[in-house]
Amino acid sequence: MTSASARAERLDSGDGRQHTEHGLERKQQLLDAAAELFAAHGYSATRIADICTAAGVAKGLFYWYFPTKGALFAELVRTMRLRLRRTQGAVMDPTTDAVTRIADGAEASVRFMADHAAYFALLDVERSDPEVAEVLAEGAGVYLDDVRRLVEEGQRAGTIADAPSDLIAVGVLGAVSSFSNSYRNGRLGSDIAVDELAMFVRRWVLNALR
Amino acid sequence: MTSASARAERLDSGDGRQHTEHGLERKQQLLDAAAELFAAHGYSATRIADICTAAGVAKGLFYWYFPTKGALFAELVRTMRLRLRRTQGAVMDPTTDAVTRIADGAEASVRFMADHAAYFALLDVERSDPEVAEVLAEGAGVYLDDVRRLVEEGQRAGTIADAPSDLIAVGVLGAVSSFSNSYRNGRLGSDIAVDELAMFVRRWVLNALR
DNA sequence: CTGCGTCTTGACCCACGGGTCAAGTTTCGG
DNA sequence: CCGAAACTTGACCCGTGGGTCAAGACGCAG
Repeated sequence: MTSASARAERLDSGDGRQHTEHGLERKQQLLDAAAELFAAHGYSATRIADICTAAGVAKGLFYWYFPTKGALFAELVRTMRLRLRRTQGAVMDPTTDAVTRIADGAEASVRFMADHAAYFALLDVERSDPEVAEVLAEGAGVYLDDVRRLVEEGQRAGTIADAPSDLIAVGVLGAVSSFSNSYRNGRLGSDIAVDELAMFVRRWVLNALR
Repeated sequence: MTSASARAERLDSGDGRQHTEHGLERKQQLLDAAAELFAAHGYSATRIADICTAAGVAKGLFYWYFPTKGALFAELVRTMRLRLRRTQGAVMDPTTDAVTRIADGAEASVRFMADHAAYFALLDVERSDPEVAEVLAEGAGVYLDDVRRLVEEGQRAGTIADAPSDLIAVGVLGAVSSFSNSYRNGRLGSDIAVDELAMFVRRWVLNALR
């Protein structure tokens, strides 16, 4: 253990560094500022100096909290991924059948992505940085596994068509992201409501599964 | 008109500049080299100097043929788009019904994307450059319009479910790109054959339309 | 008060790579 | 052979922006 007499206020954030409560707040300020700037101008167009200016701190301080720009991005992505999964978990009633759970999850995801449009715009905008590419691929894999498991459960119960489960899973995830992306980019005309879209995707997914 | 006595061999490539036949070949060498490098290492990781080295010419020559790096990319994208559309056009028999045409187009697109995987890998890898972002968005719009028109035709004929045509179009395009992307990224396991995938997507699309 | 670790600053460094340029060379028509 | 325009070269320029650093401020425990 690191110094048995560690100060009470000192918090270990997982990586090596020790941050005080104030330090964690500062870190969050940087994350918030970065999220906003990334959303507005994209990842690579946002300079570290910009993030610091927006957060009202000197540039050098950035490196007190993050080793690289990509690390901050990764933290942002992982946090949002956690939130999305929690949201999905909240609506997916484990006592119902797999088909319903998939549809519920898809619908909730569409709503979530519409709510956090600015953030999700980031995800299909930057993979040049290998650090960034990795965390993104990691996310794709997680969701694919989730859905595939559910599909297989449905197939055992006979409620989902018999076809390679990974193909079906890709189809479901692809639908959610395609519709969400198009909605976000305004390719669907601004007149459509989120509710309408979410319901449409639900029906689309249900139709695909049977 | 630009010099009525223009040389016979002088070819106008659309932009202001006049290229000789040899010039066009050289330009193509650069395009080919760039395509290969982009596919291997990504857009931004490929330096102009790399492209020139690969093509066996000095760096300065690049700017004789292209105003910027993004312009070369745009030309690459537009060329490939043209090829894809031609491929689609070849399989979509105008005498058949809209549903069949959509399914044929989707199937052909999946095959085409699998054939040119290295190239298509580029498309979801780089939008930081605004020049790049524009040409990509332009492409998305074109395909969406194409499919939407077909969907509306099918709806008039009563062979496609009655729902907003742009939503259905997004779903179809999303399916094609999702499955193609997953296949390319190896998320579908390397054992699946292109034929298998193409047929699956065809059925998926047909199921979605009815 | 002292010492230590956290926190903060802003000037500085410098590799990188896109883009420029002046000086050629080649080609071809007149 | 002359001139013009296409073509080719490689050294050079320089903005950009990620990352470093030495110095100092702050806060707290002992």
